[in-house]
Amino acid sequence: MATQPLRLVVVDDHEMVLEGLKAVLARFRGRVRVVGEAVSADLAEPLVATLDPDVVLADVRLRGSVSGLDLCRRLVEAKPDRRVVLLSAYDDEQYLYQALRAGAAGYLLKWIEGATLVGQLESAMQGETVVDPTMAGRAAVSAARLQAGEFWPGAHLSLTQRESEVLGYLVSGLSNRAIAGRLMLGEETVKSHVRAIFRKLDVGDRASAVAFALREGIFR
Amino acid sequence: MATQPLRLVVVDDHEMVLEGLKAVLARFRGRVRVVGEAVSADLAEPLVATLDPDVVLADVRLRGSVSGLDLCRRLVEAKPDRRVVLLSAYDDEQYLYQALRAGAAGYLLKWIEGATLVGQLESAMQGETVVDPTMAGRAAVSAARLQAGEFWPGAHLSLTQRESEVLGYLVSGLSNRAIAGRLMLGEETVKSHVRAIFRKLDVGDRASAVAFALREGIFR
DNA sequence: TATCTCGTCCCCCGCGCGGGGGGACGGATG
DNA sequence: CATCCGTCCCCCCGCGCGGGGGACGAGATA
Repeated sequence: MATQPLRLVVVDDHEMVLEGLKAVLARFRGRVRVVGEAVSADLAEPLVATLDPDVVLADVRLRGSVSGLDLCRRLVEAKPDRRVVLLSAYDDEQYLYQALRAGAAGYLLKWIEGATLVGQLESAMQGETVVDPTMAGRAAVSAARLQAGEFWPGAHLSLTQRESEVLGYLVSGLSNRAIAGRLMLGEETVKSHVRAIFRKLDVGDRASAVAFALREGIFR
Repeated sequence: MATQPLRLVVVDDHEMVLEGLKAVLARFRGRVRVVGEAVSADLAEPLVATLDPDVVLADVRLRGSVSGLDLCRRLVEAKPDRRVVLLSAYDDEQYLYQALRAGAAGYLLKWIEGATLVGQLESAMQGETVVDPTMAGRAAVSAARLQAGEFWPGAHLSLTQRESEVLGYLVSGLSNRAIAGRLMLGEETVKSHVRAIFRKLDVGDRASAVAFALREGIFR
C-alpha cells in the first residue's frame, strides 16, 4: 500500500548533521520527503507554520538563545497536535523526560540508523510517542519503578527561574557569597535557593549538582 | 592549476555525521575525494595503514574504548608525518590543545562550513596546522599570554593516573572520606590528591573541578 | 651515585558549606 | 475567602573542605 511520503522539516544548526540527515533520508525517498530545513529555532518557527509538515525533526541543542526544547514547546503550544521529534547526542534519561514533558512526540539519538529513523518518524506521525530503541529499555525500568511508588528524582526537575539562575552560577564555580553579590541578594537567600536545588535534583553537594547540570545539558 | 584531489579518510561513529561529511565534501569533488571511511578507531587504524590517505578526518569523540584523540596518537606514532585533523563539537581551548599535543594536524568544529572545511583540509595536507577560524583568535591570545610568561592552567593538564582516578570520583560526587573508602586509602591521602588536582586544573573547589572535567569530556 | 616524580600519610587551622529550624510577603489558584 | 508556592530573610550548629606545612619509600632517570 503506497501512501504519500511523510512531509518532514529538519532543524539543526550543524550543516554537517543537516546534510547527513538529508543524505540518509534520501535513501528512503518513497517514505520520507524533507520539505523544509532550518538552522535555528527562530527560522524554524515560521517555516513550520507555513509548511505545516507531518513531523518536525529538531536537534535538542541549537545554538542561540532558543534551544530545541524551547522550540518544541512553542510549536506544540501553537498547534497542540504538532508532531515534534527531538534528536539528541545524549542517551540520558533525564534529558529524555525533559523532552517528553516539553511535548515532544519522540526522542531519538544521533547514532540511530537510517532505516530505524524512518520507521520511528512514521510512528511519530501516526500519533505514537517514539523513544530511541537503546533507551526504551531503561525508560521501561524507570516506569516500572514509578508504578511501584519508588522515589524518582527526575520528576522533581521543575526548577524555578531563580533556581536555574543560581544553578548556572554553581556550574561556574561561584561560592554562595559570590552568587549573592552577582544577584544582589543576601547570602542566606542564595543558600535557600541552593538547598531547594539540591532537594529537586536529589543531590547532596555542589559538585554533584554541577555534574547533574552539565550531564543533562542544562548548561553549556 | 588542477592537481589531484586530496585523498581523505573520514572516521566517525555517527552515521549522520559521516553521511553529512560525504554530502558536503561531494560538492568539492575536484578538490577532495573520500577514499575510505570507518565508524570506529579500531577499524580506522588498518584502513589508514592500507590506504595511506593524504589526510585523516576523525571525530574526537568515538564511542568505544579508543577515542579520536587516542586514534590520532596511534596513527602519528605509526607514521610521524601522518596528517590527522580532528573534528569536535566543543569549541574549548583546553580540548584543542589536547588535540595538538596528541599530534593532530588540525582541530575543526562540526559547524564549520563546507568551503572552509575543504580549504583547511588542503592546508593541513600541505603541512600546516589548522585551527577552526572561530577558535584561532582565542588561541592567539593564549599564546600571547604564554610568551609573556603568564601562568597558564592548560599546560599543567598532566594528571597522574591516581589523580585522574580521584577526579573521576569527584565527578561522581563522592566526599574525600568516601573516595578513601573506595580506593582503600587514608582520607589525608585523598586530600593530597585533590589538592594536586586543583592546582593542575587551576580551580579552587570540587564544583569547578567537576565542571572542568565534564566540559573537557574527560569523563562521560 | 644523586635527583626527581609519584603515591602514601600526617599535622595544623579557618571558614564555607550543608541541614535544621522559623517567618514574611506577593501572586496565582481553588 | 483560604491555600499553595515562589521568593526572600534570619537563627543555630557540626563537619567537611581547602590550604599550608612536611615525611617517607619506590621507581625511573640521569
